[in-house]
Amino acid sequence: MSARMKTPPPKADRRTAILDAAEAEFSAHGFDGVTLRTIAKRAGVDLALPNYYFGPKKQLFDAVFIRRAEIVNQWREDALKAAIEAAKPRPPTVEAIIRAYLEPMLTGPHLEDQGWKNYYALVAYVNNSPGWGGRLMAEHFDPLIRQFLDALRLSLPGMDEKDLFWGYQCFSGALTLALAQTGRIDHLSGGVCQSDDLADACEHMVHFIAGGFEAARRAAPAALPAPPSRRRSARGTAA
Amino acid sequence: MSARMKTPPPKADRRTAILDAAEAEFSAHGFDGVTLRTIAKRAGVDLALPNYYFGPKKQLFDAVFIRRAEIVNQWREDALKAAIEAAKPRPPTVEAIIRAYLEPMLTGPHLEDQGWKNYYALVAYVNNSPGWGGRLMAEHFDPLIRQFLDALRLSLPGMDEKDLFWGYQCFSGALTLALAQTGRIDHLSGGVCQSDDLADACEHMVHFIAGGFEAARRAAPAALPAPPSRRRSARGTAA
DNA sequence: TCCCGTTTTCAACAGATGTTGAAAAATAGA
DNA sequence: TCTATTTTTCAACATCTGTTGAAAACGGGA
Repeated sequence: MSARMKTPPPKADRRTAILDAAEAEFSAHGFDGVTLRTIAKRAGVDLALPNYYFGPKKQLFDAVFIRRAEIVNQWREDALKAAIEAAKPRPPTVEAIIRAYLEPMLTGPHLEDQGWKNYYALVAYVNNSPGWGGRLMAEHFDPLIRQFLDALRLSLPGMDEKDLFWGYQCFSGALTLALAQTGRIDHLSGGVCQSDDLADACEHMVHFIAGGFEAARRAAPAALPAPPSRRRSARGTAA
Repeated sequence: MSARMKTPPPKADRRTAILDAAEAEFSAHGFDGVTLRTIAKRAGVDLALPNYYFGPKKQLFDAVFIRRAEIVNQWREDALKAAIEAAKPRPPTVEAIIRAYLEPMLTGPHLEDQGWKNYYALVAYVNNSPGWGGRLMAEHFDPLIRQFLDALRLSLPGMDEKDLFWGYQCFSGALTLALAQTGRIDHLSGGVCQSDDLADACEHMVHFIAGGFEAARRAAPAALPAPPSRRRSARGTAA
């Protein structure tokens, strides 16, 4: 019996081994559901090493989150610019904008890397975590999101700001649940849909979300005078 | 200095005090981010009491999750039946179905109770948790969801099953993020939208989601022959 | 009053957790 | 080879975790 049972990653740096292991664990069990011992064991390194490289646990989590954020942001920014360029001199269609937002993430050869799928699940986890999760998201994704909102404004002339933001909230929620890959849609659909088939999710989302934005503009609850007969639900909106 | 610093809930049963405290803590920090000591302190009871009433921690979590599930399910089932009845003999509109799905949860006087808001955030947490979260959701919400899917099928004749399920996935994601009340939309919109104003979220979601379903049917990627000119994105769907 | 079942408290357990300091090993430069 | 720096290991710390058993307090019926 040799001292080290698992040979550490051949010669590669252990930093990325730690990041990969932490990414997989955090995305599956959340921040508090993971111990540094689990991460270290998975990475095949000593318990003290994560702390040596990244400092306390929270900073390791941040490092995992940040690592791929800039990459995917660059992809999406390029796609948006390309869509705008391709449609010139008119603004691109809503569908083209949604596509630029989704396709760089959800399609392409990088999805064969399980690390990317883990990362997406992690983003979903962060986006649904109140408080600190919001801060992380805002810091690293808001600038890009605002670019897309600007593009949508041009493609949806006359749309109310409130409708736009609530529409984005729907969009973001749909994307987040897709990124989480919880497997729930598999069970619900009896196998017709598979939550880890992100490309399939993308293709369907594009139509659904684009249609949602256009319908939200059509509804225009504040701009027009409300249509005379509006259906009222069984339970009223107030007592 | 008396022995008990905080007077325990006047005379009410401590069971619900524990459930309320656990609900608030779990919804804010997740299952692993919460300790029984925190819950007990918040409920103003002894550390050993949660275990006495509910057994181990996981069963306490389940009890919190189940407590309000049946209530909200009943609301929504009634609303769906009412919508179907009101539209007879024709199927209700897609918007009416979505409204029946959302309004009982997101509007009404029960939202003045912070406990309900906490519970919704908890549902969002569970729905985004891979593995065990899916099992909990399926066990307690799938029957109702299938009723709504059946209603949607009748209101969207000719819609492909895959489109329907992916559409529901978008819907569920949008709702989940709304329920999470992360405060992100507040920051992003500069205060125009408030994530804890669930009634406002509901009113906007109804139009967005209904439009999404109808657009998803219109797209009909498999059923109809594709319309002659379909925009193609910058990054192809494959390498 | 006593008695008995339920509820509540108390104290402690065995194990796990993040973090750290110091020693040891590896690495690179001269 | 010697030396200085970085990387890795080891062992331990103080604290926190879920859970439990036994004792105490409570409450109502005889």
